[in-house]
Amino acid sequence: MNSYADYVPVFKALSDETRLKIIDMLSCGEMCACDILEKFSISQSTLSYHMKILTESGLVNGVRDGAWMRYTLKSERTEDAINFINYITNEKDDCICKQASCKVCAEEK
Amino acid sequence: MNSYADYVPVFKALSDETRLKIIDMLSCGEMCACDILEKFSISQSTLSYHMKILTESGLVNGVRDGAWMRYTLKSERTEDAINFINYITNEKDDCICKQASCKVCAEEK
DNA sequence: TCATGACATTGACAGATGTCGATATGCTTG
DNA sequence: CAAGCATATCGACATCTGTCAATGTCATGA
Repeated sequence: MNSYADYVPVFKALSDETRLKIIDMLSCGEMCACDILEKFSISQSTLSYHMKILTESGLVNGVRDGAWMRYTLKSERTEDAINFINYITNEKDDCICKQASCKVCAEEK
Repeated sequence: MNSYADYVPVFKALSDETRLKIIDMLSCGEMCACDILEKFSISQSTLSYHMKILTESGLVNGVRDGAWMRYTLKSERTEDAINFINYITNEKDDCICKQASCKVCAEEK
């Protein structure tokens, strides 16, 4: 996880109200798809779609348990996202705008 | 800022590699649109589109200074986004899954 | 005031996204 | 093995997104 593009899928996953609610639900612990589905007025196929987005982003982990899928949050990844926001929004020595190719900084100096 | 939907535009704004780079650039301080444009190989109208997404999300502040637009990061909003991620990804007493309507929790209890 | 530079808006378009019903897959249990 | 439940995938569709060239608006300076 070191390029901007690596985080785009994470923020895309966070860019939907339904998925934000699913993440919130998982904060209390493991849940299976059918339990999550009960809380929403969406179709089963739509939920499956959202769970795919969430697991592919790395924010959520899904493991099969017999006929069920058990989902949990991956806290390493959520913390990673937070660290990334912190990183890009705070001044740093190796900032993109301080590179040799940056005319802007050269002028400022 | 207290509903899930309030944060959707913030994460949408973060869901694009170009915009992530623009935010990173602004971390060192104020920049005007023409300076930002120099760093990318996109058209001026596309940059204008991205700056609109960023300012409407509240992550970036844009003020007109004569013919220029001067952009800065709004750290309250970026911190707000971080707090929100932290909030939804960590267990809490008033969790959505602990509400009376939640069958899942009732069963667990 | 008129030409120019900085930025915004518009219209067009290809591709991505979110949704559903229908169908497929896979597990469990009788 | 057959039926049934849990989940995934598919096809269709409307809407949203990111991009550009062209054009509009607004401020500056000769």
